[in-house]
Amino acid sequence: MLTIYNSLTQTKEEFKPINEGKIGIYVCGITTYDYLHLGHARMMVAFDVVTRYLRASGFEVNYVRNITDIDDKILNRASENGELFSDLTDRFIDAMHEDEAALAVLPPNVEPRATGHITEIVDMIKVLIEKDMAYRADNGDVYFSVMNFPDYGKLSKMKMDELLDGARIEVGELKKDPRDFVLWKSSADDGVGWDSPWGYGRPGWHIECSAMSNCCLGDNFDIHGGGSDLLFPHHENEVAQSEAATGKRFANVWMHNGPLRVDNEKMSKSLNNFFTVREILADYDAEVVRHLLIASHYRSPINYSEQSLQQSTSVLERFYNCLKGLDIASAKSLTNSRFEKAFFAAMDDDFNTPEAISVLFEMVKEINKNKETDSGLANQLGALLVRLANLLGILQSTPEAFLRSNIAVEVNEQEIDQLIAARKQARADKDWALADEIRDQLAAMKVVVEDGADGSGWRIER
RNA sequence: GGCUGGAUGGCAGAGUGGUCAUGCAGCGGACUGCAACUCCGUUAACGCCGGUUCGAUUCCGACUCCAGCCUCCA
Repeated sequence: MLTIYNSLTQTKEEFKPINEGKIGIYVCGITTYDYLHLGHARMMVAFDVVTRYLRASGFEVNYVRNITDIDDKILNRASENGELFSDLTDRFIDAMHEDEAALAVLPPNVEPRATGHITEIVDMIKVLIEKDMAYRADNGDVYFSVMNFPDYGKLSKMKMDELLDGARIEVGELKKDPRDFVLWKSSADDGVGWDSPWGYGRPGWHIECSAMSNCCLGDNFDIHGGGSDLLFPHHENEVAQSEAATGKRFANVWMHNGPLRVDNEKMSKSLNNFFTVREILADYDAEVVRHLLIASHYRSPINYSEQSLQQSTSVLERFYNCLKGLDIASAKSLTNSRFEKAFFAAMDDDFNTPEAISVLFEMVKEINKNKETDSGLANQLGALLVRLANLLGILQSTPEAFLRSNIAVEVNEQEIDQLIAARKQARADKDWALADEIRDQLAAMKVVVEDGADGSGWRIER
């Protein structure tokens, strides 16, 4: 039985899709004006694991993740660069796709862009105005009228009146109520914008997601996800806009992934303490980064450090060392394995990846024990290990490729082979001094020699 | 100030009303020419104070500390 923690009810609930066997999921993507940082990667990996697992559980998943490609930050950055905003967003969307692919994040089924849905956005605002849930201010801005939506606060648990007291809510003279938020912003005549019944302008951030989720998944859908930092006000506003417009329940389940921290503070653009995905991938294997992101539960914070990357490296080395020498391709598939059951039980419990990974380690131990005595079983378990790990998006490489490469080290296989051969001869001659000298030489090249019954293997030190 | 979540062994990180997390590191063995890999064994934890209970790290309450949101943010 699959259970998911629902932020709306603040409990783990048994998951039941609206339409049997099918799941619609909408996740707030990113605003594309810079490279992906590790916090973005966490969100993408978290929901990649969710969708992979839901599919493995037999559901047909329609995964929608939007792109905010019109926003004041984008416009400001483009103007700083002296380029068209669409050139800027196109460039960073391409970069995002590259980074995602490196991290083995599968593309969503649909990736709607805000600028591609202006019609739907305008239509939704029209409906809200008709229903007296929104109003046009004198300057052409359109605001959502929070006062007219009594359920406001039900997702974030913020109290309507306490929001009023909040010292930091801006009080614009254009707004009727300080809690109101913008749906449509008027643009200067020579600025970026679209024509609308309220004048030339551009959409507010919150309405984009309401319009795009509605367009792709309908009024009511199964799961809405995003970073925990979006819960208020973004997701609260989405609920208000969508439910006010349609009169129906919006998302059934709300999932929020935890933050990525650096020195115990959230990694974010505004704190300027972020590491981009590409700079980390210059030093670490993508699978190592991916492991780091799934080694903690998706709702918990992760504290990023060099040390945590080192730990993830050790973990992957252990996995790949285990797979080394196994014949997985021709292994008969193992059915009804207790390991598989335990793995699925862990994942069924609100996608408990750390526990699922601990099951994989138990398999590693079992495989290593059986390698010599029962290679058939070891191969079968190895195949299962890879299949389960793949559901988490790890162990997608081969032991040779993983263990014999390191982004930070240049590998000259020919030279290594020659030295290994020379050392083999020295060992045959029982010239231990020479053999050790060659091993030191290899070590200087970051090559670790491993002597086995059938010759010496090697791997690259990380 | 309001809302939300957290505090687990040297580190990372699950979980549970009584009996094993798991990984890294450590310790003792096996294997090895010596190592590495691997195997066997092993040490060690539940913020603080009360309460409920035969028994609490796990449930309840107070306290301390930490983080997120309340302003753009995954």
